[in-house]
Amino acid sequence: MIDLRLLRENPDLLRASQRARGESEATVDALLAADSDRREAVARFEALRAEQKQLGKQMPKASGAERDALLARTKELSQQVKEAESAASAADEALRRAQLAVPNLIEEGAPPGGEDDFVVLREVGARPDIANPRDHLEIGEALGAIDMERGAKVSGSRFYYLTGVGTLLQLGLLQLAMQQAVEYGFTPVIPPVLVKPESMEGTGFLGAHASEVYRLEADDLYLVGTSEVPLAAYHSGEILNLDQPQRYAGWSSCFRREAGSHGKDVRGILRVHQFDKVEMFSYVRPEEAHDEHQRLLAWEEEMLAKVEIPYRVIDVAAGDLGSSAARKFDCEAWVPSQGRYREVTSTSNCTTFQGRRLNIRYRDADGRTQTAATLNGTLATTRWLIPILENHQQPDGSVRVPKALQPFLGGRDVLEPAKR
RNA sequence: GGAGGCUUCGCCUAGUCUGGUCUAUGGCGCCGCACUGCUAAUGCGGUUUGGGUCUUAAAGCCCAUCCCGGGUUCGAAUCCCGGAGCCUCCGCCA
Repeated sequence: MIDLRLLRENPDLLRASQRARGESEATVDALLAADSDRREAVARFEALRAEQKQLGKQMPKASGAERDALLARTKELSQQVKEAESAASAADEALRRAQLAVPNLIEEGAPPGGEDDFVVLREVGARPDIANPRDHLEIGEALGAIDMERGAKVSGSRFYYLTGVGTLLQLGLLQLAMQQAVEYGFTPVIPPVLVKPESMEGTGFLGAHASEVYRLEADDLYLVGTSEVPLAAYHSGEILNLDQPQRYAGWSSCFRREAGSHGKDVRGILRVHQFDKVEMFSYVRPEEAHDEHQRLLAWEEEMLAKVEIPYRVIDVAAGDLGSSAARKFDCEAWVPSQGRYREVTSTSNCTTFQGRRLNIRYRDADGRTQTAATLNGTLATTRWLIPILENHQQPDGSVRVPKALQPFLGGRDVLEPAKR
């Protein structure tokens, strides 16, 4: 949700942001109109209500003809107040809808344009020189690590089993991520993955992404697509102490319907309905958000370095940001079998957009309540197994284990294909 | 699944039966001031949150807010209906 004060004072800033996103400026003007409509309606209701209360106070003291006259007037007022009140709450609701229609103001510096207009900030690590690289599924099946066939048998397409070293690799990877997060002062969290509609709504996932989300109709609950949802809703409606950033690292399974991506990335575990993830989430003062975003990105890169995979960092273009983000950086790992980079992390600065929706505040130096800024970033996911397996494959069919993961695989530095 | 109880401005709490003087009581905590030559005691004042209006800004004034949503009434913390959360007991399943 956009700050209405900012909107009134500087609507052109928002119009420019909409242009950079390739979206309509008309929603900004609709919001301006809804805002002034609401204030008008509220003022009318409050004036009537004040009179009603004033007269109500005289009632117990009045008697006889005076009382009858009062009664006549207040009865009339009562009706008007009711009407004005429902007009005001209708205007309120209209304002809320208009506000939900406007995406976050982009951060200065975010590249304008659409999906393909990202800017590559840097490439890190040497791409391995592998002749005829096998893809992660071929490798994973040989190692007895990934079983797509049985996943499909039991649950359908885009489901899989991790088995043997696949299971150990994932648990190790996530544990490594959790260890790093704790080391930097994050509070480790295992959140609920089923959430109420308002939690889903508050994080902005029921807008354009609604068809991506699993819903349990019988219980009116949603399966989260990322622990960002329960981590953001965690402090909803609260006033936090943000003298220091509050940082949480959530470990959870994530569920995505992948509606509309039929036929895309169908092989292996690149695009699946269920996976696991460690996600960083920060609550900070707005003036801290930009720096915190850089820190989250640095922590993501530190993890990528630990698993020794080459990657690049991209500055995602405005039109590809999603409604909550003001700026977004993705890390894309090199995938030898595809000969290209694929997204493995994503960190967004949501500024106060999410905080306003979820009513998350803090006290500033003057003791006034202000809306908190929120940020999130990926520290590890199931998808990371792809670049790990592919970049570390050896000509003999074995896979080298990055040093940082070796303790989680019984100290092994190489994974050998399973004997059959 | 069944029965009952509870939910008040950070925490605890009065008020709900018997609707208006609730502009919500008191304690704790916190903040400020005063006093005392000493991290104490005492006194005084302040201390929910959101919105509107005015203003350079602040103050002021006004409205809402007693778990949430409806209803009754001239008027609801208080009465009625629906819902949520917590607790206790019973049943059932682990």
